[in-house]
Amino acid sequence: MADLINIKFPDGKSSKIEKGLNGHDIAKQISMSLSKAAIAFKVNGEILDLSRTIEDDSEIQILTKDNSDALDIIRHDCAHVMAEAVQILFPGTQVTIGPSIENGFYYDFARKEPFTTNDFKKIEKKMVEIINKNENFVREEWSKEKAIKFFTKKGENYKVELINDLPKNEVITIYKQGEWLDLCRGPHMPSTKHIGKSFKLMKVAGAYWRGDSSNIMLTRIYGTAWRNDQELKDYLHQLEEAEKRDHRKLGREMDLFHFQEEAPGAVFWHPKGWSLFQSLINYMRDRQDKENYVETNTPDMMDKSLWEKSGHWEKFGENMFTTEAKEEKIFAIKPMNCPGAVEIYKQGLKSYRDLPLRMSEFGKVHRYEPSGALHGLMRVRAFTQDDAHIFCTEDQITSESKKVCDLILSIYKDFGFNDVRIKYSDRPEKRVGDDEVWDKSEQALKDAMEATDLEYSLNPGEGAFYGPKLEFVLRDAIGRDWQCGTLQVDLNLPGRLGATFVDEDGQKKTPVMLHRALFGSLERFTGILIEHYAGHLPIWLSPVQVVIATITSDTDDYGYEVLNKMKSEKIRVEIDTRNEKIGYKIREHSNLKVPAILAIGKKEAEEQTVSVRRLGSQESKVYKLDEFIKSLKNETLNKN
RNA sequence: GCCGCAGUAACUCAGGGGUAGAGUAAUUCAUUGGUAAUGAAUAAGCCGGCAGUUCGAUUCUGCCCUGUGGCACCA
Repeated sequence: MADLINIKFPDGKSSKIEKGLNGHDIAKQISMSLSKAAIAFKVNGEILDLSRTIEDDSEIQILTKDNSDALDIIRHDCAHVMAEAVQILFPGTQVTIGPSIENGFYYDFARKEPFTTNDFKKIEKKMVEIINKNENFVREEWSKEKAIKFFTKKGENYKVELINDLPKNEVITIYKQGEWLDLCRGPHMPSTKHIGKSFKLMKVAGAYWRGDSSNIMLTRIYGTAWRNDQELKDYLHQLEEAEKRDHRKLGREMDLFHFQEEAPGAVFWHPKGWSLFQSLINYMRDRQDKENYVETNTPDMMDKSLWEKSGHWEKFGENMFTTEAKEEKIFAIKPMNCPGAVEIYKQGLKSYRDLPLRMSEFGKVHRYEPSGALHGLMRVRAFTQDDAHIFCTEDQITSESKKVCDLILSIYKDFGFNDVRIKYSDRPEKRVGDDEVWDKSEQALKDAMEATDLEYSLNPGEGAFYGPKLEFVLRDAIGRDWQCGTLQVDLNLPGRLGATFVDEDGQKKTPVMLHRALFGSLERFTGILIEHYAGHLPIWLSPVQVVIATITSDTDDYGYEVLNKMKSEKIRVEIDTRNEKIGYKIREHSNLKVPAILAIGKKEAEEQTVSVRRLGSQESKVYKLDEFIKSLKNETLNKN
C-alpha cells in the first residue's frame, strides 16, 4: 500500500492522498470539471505547474483562470508563445527575458533590425496558430552544464549569460512547448490553448540588456493578455479613457498652457493655466501660514562656488544650467532652493529659541533633465517647488516630521486624494553624518510615518547620502500612483554651509534641516490634478468659475450687471454675448469645463434671477442673483 | 542620453515625385434664439529645419530640432 500524506484545502477540509500524486491527479479527485479548468496549483503558498508532484503534507489550492493569480500565469505563458512566434518568423532573433507585468507582459529580443508595429499582425497570427496547436508546457530540469551547452550551440548568448550567473549547483528549469523551449522558472499552465485569444500586442520599445544603460539596447515587445475578450475590451477601453484625461490634450483644449520648440521642457502658462497655478500657490501659502511658516525668496542664479560648497556641483553639476555674464564668474541657475535657504538662515545670530524655523519658498528651479525624460507637465526642466526648509534641533525632528505628515495628508484630502501611501528610505552605504544622528533621524521619520496610520513600504538603503527620507505617493481617480510630497532629513548641508545656532548652554551648534515639498512640483501637481479631475476642476480651482451666456442681445445689459456684481465679489466670471444660440454657448462652455453656466434671458432680467446649469448636469435651476452669489462663495470656500 | 514612431491650416487629421485637401475653429453676412452644434459666403499653409538625389522634393535619402511610446535617469 502506497504512503499517504495529508493535504489541506483553503476551505479547511483536508484529506489523505497517495504520496507522489501531481496537481492534475488531485484536481481530478475533486471533480472532472475542476481538472479541466485547472491551470496550476498552489502548494504551501507557492504556485506550481499541475505536473508537479506532492511528496509531503501540504496546503493545496487548485487554481483556475478565475483565481487572482491566474493573470500572471496567462501573461507569462503568452510571453513564451510570443517569443516562439517571433523566432519562427524572424530567424536569428535571440531571446532574453520575458516576464509578466501589470496588465500584460513583454519579451526582450536581440535582433539587428528592430521590430515595428507593422510586424504585430504577423506575430499575433502566428501566436494564435501556436495556441491552437495546444502544445503542452513541459517542465524539465537540466544541469547547468547541459543548459549552457545547449544554449551556446543555439547561439542564444544572452541566455548563456543568464545561466552563467546562476549559482553553481542550481537546477536549471526549462519549459518546452512543442519544439520551442526557454530557460524559465515557471510556473506555466498545462498547455498553450489555456491562454485563449484575449491578448494583443501593444507597442515596441527599446530596453537595455539587464536594465543597464551601458549595455546594448534590445527590442522589447509589450503585450496585454486577459482571461476573456470582455476583460481585454474593458482594459482597452480604460486606456482610451485615460487618454481622454491626458493633461497635454486637456491643457490645449482648456487653453491652460503650451510648450514650444524654443523652450523644451519649460511651460508657457496661459492666463487660465496661470490662474489655476496661482490658486494652488495661494492655497498652499494659506495652509503654511496657519502652520507658522515664513515665506522667503532666493536668487535664481548664484555663483558656482556656492554649489561647490553645498556639494551639488560635484554630484549634479552635469545636470545644472550655467550662465556667464561678461565677467569671468560662472553662475549656476538653481536646481534646488536649499542653499539659498541656508544663506538666509545664516543672516544674524540664531538662538535655540528661534527654532524650529520653518522657511518656505515657492522657488523655481531648473534642472537639465535628459531629453527622453521630458513629458508634458509631469517632467519638465523648469519647475516650481512648494519648498520649505525647517531648521530645528535634533530633538525637534520627530515633532516637526509629524507636523509635516499631518499637513500633507490634510492637504491631499482637499483635492480628493484619500488613498496615500508612504515610502520610507533609510541610510545608504555611502553617507555623511554620525550613526547616532542617523539613528535619531530614522526613528523620527518612522515615528511620524507610523503616526499617520497609512500603508507604507520600506526602501532599505535608498535614502539620500545626507539623510533618510519619506516620499508620499497618492492614487488618483483612475488608480494611478503619483509620487508628490517628500520629507527629508538633512544632516549635511547646514554644517557644510556653516549654519549654527546658540544652544541653551551657550554653545554654537549645527541645526538639523528638514527639506519638504508637499505638491512637489507645482507644474507636475497641476498636471496630476487635470488628469485626476479629467479637466472638471472643482470650482475653487477653476480658472473660469462662471460664464454668463445671454440668450438674446436684449438681455446683454442685465448680463453685464450680473458680470459686474460677481466680479466685485471676486468670482472669476466671463460673459458670452456672441450672436449664437444658447444651445451652442452651453455646448461650448461645457466642453471648456466651466463649472457653472448662467443662461440669461428676458425672464431672468425681469426677475433679477439667473438660470444656472452646472457642469455635468442636464438640468438648470433658477436662483435669485444674490442667493446664487452667496451659495457660490460658500462653495468656493469649502474645498471638498 | 538610447531604441522605435511622428511633425501638412489655429485644432484634429487625410494625401502623395509635377500649382496642397477635409472637418472643426476664424472672418463676413443673414438670423435674436430658452439649455450640448442656425445657415451661407470668405479667407487661411516655407507640408519642422538644413543638406543631398532629381528637370522638378511637401513626398525619396542623410543629418539636426521638437514631440511621442518605452528604456535609462529623476538632488
